[in-house]
Parts: sequence; structure tokens; C-alpha cells
Amino acid sequence: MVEDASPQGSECPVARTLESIGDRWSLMIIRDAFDGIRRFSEFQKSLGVAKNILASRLKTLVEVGVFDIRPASDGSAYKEYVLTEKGREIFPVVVSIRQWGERFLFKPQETRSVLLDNASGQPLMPLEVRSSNGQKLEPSDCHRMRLVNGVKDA
Amino acid sequence: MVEDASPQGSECPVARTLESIGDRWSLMIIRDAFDGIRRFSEFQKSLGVAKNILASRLKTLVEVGVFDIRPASDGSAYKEYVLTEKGREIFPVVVSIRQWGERFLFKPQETRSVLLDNASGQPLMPLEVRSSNGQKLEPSDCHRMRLVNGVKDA
DNA sequence: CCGTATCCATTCCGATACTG
DNA sequence: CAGTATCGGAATGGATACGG
Repeated sequence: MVEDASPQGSECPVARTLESIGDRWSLMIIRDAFDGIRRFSEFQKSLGVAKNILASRLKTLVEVGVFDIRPASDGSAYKEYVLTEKGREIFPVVVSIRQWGERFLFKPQETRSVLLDNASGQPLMPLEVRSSNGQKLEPSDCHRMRLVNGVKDA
Repeated sequence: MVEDASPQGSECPVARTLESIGDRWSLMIIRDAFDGIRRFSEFQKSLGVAKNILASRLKTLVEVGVFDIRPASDGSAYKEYVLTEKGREIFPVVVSIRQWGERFLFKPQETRSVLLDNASGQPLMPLEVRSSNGQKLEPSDCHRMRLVNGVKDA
């Protein structure tokens, strides 16, 4: 018997986010979308995922409002999956994941894909956690608090 | 037949990161660790996860170098799981996930947990993707590139 | 208290075949 | 091309019992 748990209703935003886009494929699909991929077959080719599960993931990502479906821009009869604003705002998540992986999961000369600034061709600045007045924060500089109806609930 | 795919050897840092900490529980465990949780039973209580799978996840997180095992600080016979530097550097990932969830997955007055700066008691600054010279970047301002032995490829 | 071992249910995933 | 339908296998998760 679990007393916790309504899975869709976690109070922690981290948990709730992972419930909606934390599965094995969604973030990879979104990563590809940031690369300009929009068509079913392009996602499929890039990810090497089975078509049925790609279809399933795209459907739920549309349902949760991360993608919109639009008619194809080239006039072909098919649809395109384009990120909504909600979807585009996942960018920092993907970038932070990428930066951690680059730093800790690759040997220096190992072949990898990198994300570069169009203007300069340079790598991006590492994402940093900062306070509201711009101070860099370590994990120990923060604490979690429960917010009930807008008021703190120690 | 898949020609892609050596799962541990993806060239994309996003993919490789998700392979190592992208399962359903690891990021939740790490989130709790940022809250100061170190003991098996505390993780278990906080997450409501079965003991066997918690044990399994902690073991692999130690293996990949995200946690260290240390003797308990209170002198009891048991161990503590503390984040390594590699583990602590996941902080921006957890924070970006949290911020996205807060913004898009909660109604304004809905009960949630928030992360506050110890010094000011204020919420954190939203993470932003920036270029090496500090310019804010949108997804379309970036492009992916393959890096082979340190040189650009295509 | 801190796990491990076992067993079972469920979910997820890939391959294939099929439809418009 | 863009999916849907179906099926079997693999991975994952939960409950429980047990041992150090």
C-alpha cells in the first residue's frame, strides 16, 4: 500500500517533469527537434527507433503541449511536428544534459557531436545556477521548501 | 538490423548522459542528494521506491562515479552515499528540469516544492543558454557539429 | 538498519505486417 | 511517406522474505 504517489500529481516539479518527458525517448526527440528535424521519417532515421513507439511518443508530446502538428511546409500531404514555446523552453534542459555529458562522459579526443553558436562557431558557455541577484550558487547554497497556496510551509 | 546504436558509445553527449542517468529513478535520487539525503533509508522514505531497485540504482550510480560510498558520519556501522564532484555537477540539470516544471506543469496556486537561495530566501534565476561571450541564445542560434579527433567534420 | 534474493506484474520496446 | 495493429521478448518495478 502506497500512501504517497498520485503519479501525475507530484508536488516536486522535478518529479512532474520527469513524468511527462522523462522517458527514454522523449528528450532525444526534442533534441532532434532543436536540430531542425520536423518530419516523422527524419526522427525515425535519426533515432533508429521503431515507428510504433515514435508515433506513440510524438502523440503524447503533442498531448502535453510540447509539439504542435502543422501541415507540411513543402506542401506535401503530411504533417510536421514543431516545438511549441513550452517545447522550446526545454532548451536549457537539453543543453545542461549535453554539457555534463561532454565534460564527464567523453575522453578528450573521443568523437562526439557538439553544439556551437552560429555567430561565433564557438562552444556555448557552461550553464550556471545563480541566485536572483546573479551570485553563482552551489547545491549547498540552496534549500527546498514546500509552497502551499503561495505561502511557505516548513 | 540496426547499424547505429552501440548504446554505451553514442557520439551525442545527450544520448550518452541519458544512458547513464536517464532512467526513471536516478535523477530523483540525485535530486534528494542535493537536499542533503545520504542514507539508504532516507532515500527510500523520500522516494517511496522499493528497496531492491533503490539498491540497484545506487550501485550503478556509484559505479559510474556519481556517488561515493563513505562510512557514516555519525559513527553508525552503515554507509553514506555522497555526491562526487561529477555528481554535484548535475546540479544545473536538476535545476533546469525543476524550472521548466514549475513554469509549465503547475497552476499558479498549486502546492509545490520550490528551491530557494539560502542567503536571500528568493527563488533562483532562470537558467539561460548563452554564447561564450555572454549573449543569450535561442535554439535556432545554435547548430550541431560532429567533432572527430578535435576537428570539425562536415 | 542495510541491503540481497526471489518472484511476479507491468510496462516498454523492437520487428514485422498492414493501411491510406 | 506516415502512420496503426499485433505480437513476443526484454527491461523495469513492486512486494515480500531473508541475511549480515
